[in-house]
Amino acid sequence: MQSGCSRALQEDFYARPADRVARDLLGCRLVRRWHGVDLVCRIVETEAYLPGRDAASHANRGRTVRNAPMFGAPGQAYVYFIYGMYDMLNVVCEKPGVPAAVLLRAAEPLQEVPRMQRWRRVRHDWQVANGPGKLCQAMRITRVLNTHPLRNVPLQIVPGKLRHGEHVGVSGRIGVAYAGQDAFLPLRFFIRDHPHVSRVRPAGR
DNA sequence: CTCTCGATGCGCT
DNA sequence: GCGCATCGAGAGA
Repeated sequence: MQSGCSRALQEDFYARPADRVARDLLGCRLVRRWHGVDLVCRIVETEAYLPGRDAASHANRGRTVRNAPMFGAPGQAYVYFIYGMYDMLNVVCEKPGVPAAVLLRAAEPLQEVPRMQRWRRVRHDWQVANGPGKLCQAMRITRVLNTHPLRNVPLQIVPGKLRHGEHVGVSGRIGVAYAGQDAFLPLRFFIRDHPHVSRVRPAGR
């Protein structure tokens, strides 16, 4: 049983360079089935983490227990825990053995918005998922979903497009100053002027 | 508006 | 033991 009317994205979508996937995920929908209800958000901000010498990538020093999903099948979730209290949702890209991923940084809530507002204890819908930690809180995404294939319930990504008049912005990645020059690579993608994009400023502005 | 700081668990050196 | 792909509260301007 699929959520909504369209079918979830399949492996071939993800088995590509992460910066392409990151760009193409803008406008797609994240569908989280939780106790029989579908929480739905539209992706408005992403970041790509590349294989090879990307100093910001968790995989850049080789394979470990934590980053192992990045080396696995494309289209699976890589969910990790950070700062003692937040989960981050990534989608694995490239073919197996090539560690790459896209971090989902922000989304616009579409369905079950009041419920997610309550969970997040916020007043406005733009506060529900305008950051990677907030997105996971709003959609009840934790490490339990690490390695989950995103074509299946209870967490799927369904194709979507930019609306008329929406344009893609590109910038350096956020919160990775430790990566030196790599923080400035144009690997953050977002819908320009969209109210649900995170408010943190990117490296170099 | 801007800036600083504490929370809090765990992966990695 | 250090520092992290964060967030929100609080202080000051």
